[in-house]
Amino acid sequence: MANQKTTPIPCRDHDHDKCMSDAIQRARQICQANNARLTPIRERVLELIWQSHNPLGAYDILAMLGNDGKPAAPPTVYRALDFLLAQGLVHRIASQNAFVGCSLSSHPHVSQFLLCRDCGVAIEIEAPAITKAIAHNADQYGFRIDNETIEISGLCQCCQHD
Amino acid sequence: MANQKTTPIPCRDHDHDKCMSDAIQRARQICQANNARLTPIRERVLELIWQSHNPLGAYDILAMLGNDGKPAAPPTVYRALDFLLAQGLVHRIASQNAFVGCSLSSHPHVSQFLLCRDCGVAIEIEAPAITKAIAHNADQYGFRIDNETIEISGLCQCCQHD
DNA sequence: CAAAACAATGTTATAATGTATCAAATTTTA
DNA sequence: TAAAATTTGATACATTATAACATTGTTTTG
Repeated sequence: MANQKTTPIPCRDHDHDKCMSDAIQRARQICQANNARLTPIRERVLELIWQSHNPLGAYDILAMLGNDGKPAAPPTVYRALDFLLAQGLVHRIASQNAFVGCSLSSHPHVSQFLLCRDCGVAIEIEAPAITKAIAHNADQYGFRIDNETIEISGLCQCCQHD
Repeated sequence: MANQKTTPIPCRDHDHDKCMSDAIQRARQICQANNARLTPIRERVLELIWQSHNPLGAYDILAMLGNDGKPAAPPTVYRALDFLLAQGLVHRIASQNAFVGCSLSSHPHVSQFLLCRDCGVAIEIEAPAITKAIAHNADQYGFRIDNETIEISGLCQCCQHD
């Protein structure tokens, strides 16, 4: 077991242009299905968020929007983010006050991330074992779960130069 | 299995005066052991945090400190909080920008909470199964864990008036 | 199509949370 | 006790987020 191969980090060494355009494509489908309007501003914010796999602060997005043409005000960004969060297209990383594109928007899931403190990458994981362990524990307390914030910070494989 | 009894929520219907004084007592011991100085301000902030099991915002603490005597400035509170966090005496609840007393300060553990969205209670849990599932998953990605933020929000047993 | 209703955006101001910096006071160490 | 280190005070400011209301755009309905 010592030499077991690890799962490659999915958001490293990949065709990010495709990754990003797929995400936008998925977003369009989801919004259409939900009868929600992915307006130009909202789509632009989503694009900006998807420029990398690193969570982006609202004011970073704001500044980037400003570069486009005329400067925007905070509510513009926060409203777009609220929309994208409601549609499950982005996640909020509470420990960083930042936002990152959802890699699993096509199906229901809870928010679970590995966050590298060095390169900043946010790896969205889907770990039924974690979800199950949490559900079991909540059950013991008679606690009814609405929402989960699972943010594991540390060093991703690429950033462990011991 | 349908009628299984749930674990009572430990921070409900308990002698909170004792709960709180125990926490302060524990804090004194830990600080002494760590050769860290639990100064009057720091102890006062810890007391204020322990007035309930609900996470408290830094500015709430600030206002309470102000009621004591002369008003304090934000850095006073944030410095005390930094100290208490470093000593493992309080936890930060990232999803609420708030702070709560640590119920498990006597031994090493990660931060795992059930957070009631109705009454606001923060139930600190210790679930090896969750920790293990997370460790296993991180391993798969070759990710080295530093820190975990596990915040489960929902309704505690007392607040489920279906 | 026109008007009404609704949804989205613009704009201004402000609230809430958190930090940088340097000076003064206190405690510890030598 | 003097020097060094730590803690606290105080001021200013940075960052993150929202309230409120006007305007524009889109959809619905008569």
